[in-house]
Amino acid sequence: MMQEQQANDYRTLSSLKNALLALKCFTADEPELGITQIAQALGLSKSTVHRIMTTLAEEGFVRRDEQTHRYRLGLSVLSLSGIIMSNLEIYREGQHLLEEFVSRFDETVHLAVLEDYSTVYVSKLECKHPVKILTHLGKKNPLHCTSSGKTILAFQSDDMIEEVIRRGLPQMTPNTITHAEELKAALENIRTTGYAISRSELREGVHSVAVPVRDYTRQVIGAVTVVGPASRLTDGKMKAIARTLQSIGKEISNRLGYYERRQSIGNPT
Amino acid sequence: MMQEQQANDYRTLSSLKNALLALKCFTADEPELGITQIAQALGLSKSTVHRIMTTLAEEGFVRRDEQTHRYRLGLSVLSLSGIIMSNLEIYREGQHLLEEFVSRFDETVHLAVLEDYSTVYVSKLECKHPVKILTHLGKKNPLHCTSSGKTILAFQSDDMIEEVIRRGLPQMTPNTITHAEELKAALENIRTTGYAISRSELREGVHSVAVPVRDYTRQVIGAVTVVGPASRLTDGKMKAIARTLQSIGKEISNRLGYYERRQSIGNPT
DNA sequence: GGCCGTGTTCCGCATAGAGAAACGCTGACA
DNA sequence: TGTCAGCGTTTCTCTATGCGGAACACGGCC
Repeated sequence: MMQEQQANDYRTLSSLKNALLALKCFTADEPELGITQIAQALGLSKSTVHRIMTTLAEEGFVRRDEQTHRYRLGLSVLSLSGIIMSNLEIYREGQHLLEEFVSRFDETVHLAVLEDYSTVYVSKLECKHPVKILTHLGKKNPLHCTSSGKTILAFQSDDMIEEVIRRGLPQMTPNTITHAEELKAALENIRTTGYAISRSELREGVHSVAVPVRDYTRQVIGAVTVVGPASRLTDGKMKAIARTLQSIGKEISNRLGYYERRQSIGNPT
Repeated sequence: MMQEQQANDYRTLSSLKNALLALKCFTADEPELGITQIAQALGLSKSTVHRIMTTLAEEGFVRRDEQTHRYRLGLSVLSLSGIIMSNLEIYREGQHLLEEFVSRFDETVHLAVLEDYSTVYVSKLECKHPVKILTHLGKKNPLHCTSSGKTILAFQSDDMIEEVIRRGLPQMTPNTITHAEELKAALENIRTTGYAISRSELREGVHSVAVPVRDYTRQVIGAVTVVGPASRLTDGKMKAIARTLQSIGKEISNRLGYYERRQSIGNPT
């Protein structure tokens, strides 16, 4: 016996945790879920999940479809994310610059930030091309196989880089960097050129370019990244885009309080 | 005695409910909250709120500031709203049309939907003017004093309209419609012209225009609305905008499966 | 240096929430 | 049209869970 639950922290609420995990069951591909489905996913009883969903529905975090009696996310979460966005500095400062970029290049551009050991898109502006890449706001991606991830990682501490390597570099496509040394070389290269590129490293046929964004502490906290089909994002095009992105990245960084040092690279104080 | 709590429904989780209410304490104006602040707002003990926040933080729904030990919303909610948006039909279908509008008129445009007895912004595209109106994604507004609210309400059932009146028409500015008859006349006018206008009815100096959006059931489920300072949104300008909005509204409605009837207004079946 | 005011931890008791199982619906199938 | 399997919902019972009060630790301010 004992508690079968995982290490029953006295400081957390298991019922709340279950509810949050239930919310996380919803994905872009599966936006509508039934009780049983969620119960199985979480290993909980149907009645428990039912109570969770009823409560979530009461507060507008999910919506019960009157026909199918299945659930989808509700508008309360929209409201919360609106609050985040209007207070996330990098978002506020970046938005217009990204809009300008899209109207000039007509390629989809994102703003990504570091969260734990992933990148998270905090802003996305779509191009008008019919060929779309499936990403969305809040989408998490690994650090080692995306241009935004590599850009951010390149400027983190050695400890952080080692930790990422220790956690493993899963192979997503034949192009994914899976060896530590190869990754380190790539990061070194990013530090010198100031931008990162991914050619089908996360998904076959999807290329991307990214540049770092720094805040007033001079730390790299995010990246501006353009993602698109390999057919459009050729090496030449990506280089051209990289130049523009670099000036956008610098502008956003400046607005976040970053000021460029005169010379003296790698000289603290 | 008895339970002091409100009617202790056997089917809801009070701890979860408290957590959801805690999340809702965060607003655009107050994006960073302390334990005590939340505890007071909800009438709960500090220990309870602390446990709630710890759990929320573990799942990334809030973030604990290491310096101040206060909390702000986390990126997990962004992720959820990204999922909603990529699956909310009205959002998907409307986005590009709104972008086009902004690039032509350079005024901020929103997509609003009906939720309970409020409108909720599910999309917002900002203009580049320095004078901004403070709204954000997920922002709720009353039905009787916004152009989007009145547009939507105009096409709801009489029961719904009566219920809105019964719930009261709070005066927000000197211009707010506060009398039932006046509101009904305004709604009638909206039904004939096909668009609604608000001149400082919600906030002094803020004007707006809106048109309805219908889905395949022919019900009005939302509105496209332009919001801006009175100085720019003159009567003449609003009329011009209304015309464009109407074609956008129709286009979105069509994409949601609405097809226009030949003649026969108000003739069901 | 004592004083608020935080956020955090501890603890014991009552109740809120977990699961098993019964219920009622709806849609598939023959 | 009858049967059945699957769903979401409800009920019930028991105990682990999560509640509040109080103690603790920090930190900024007169």
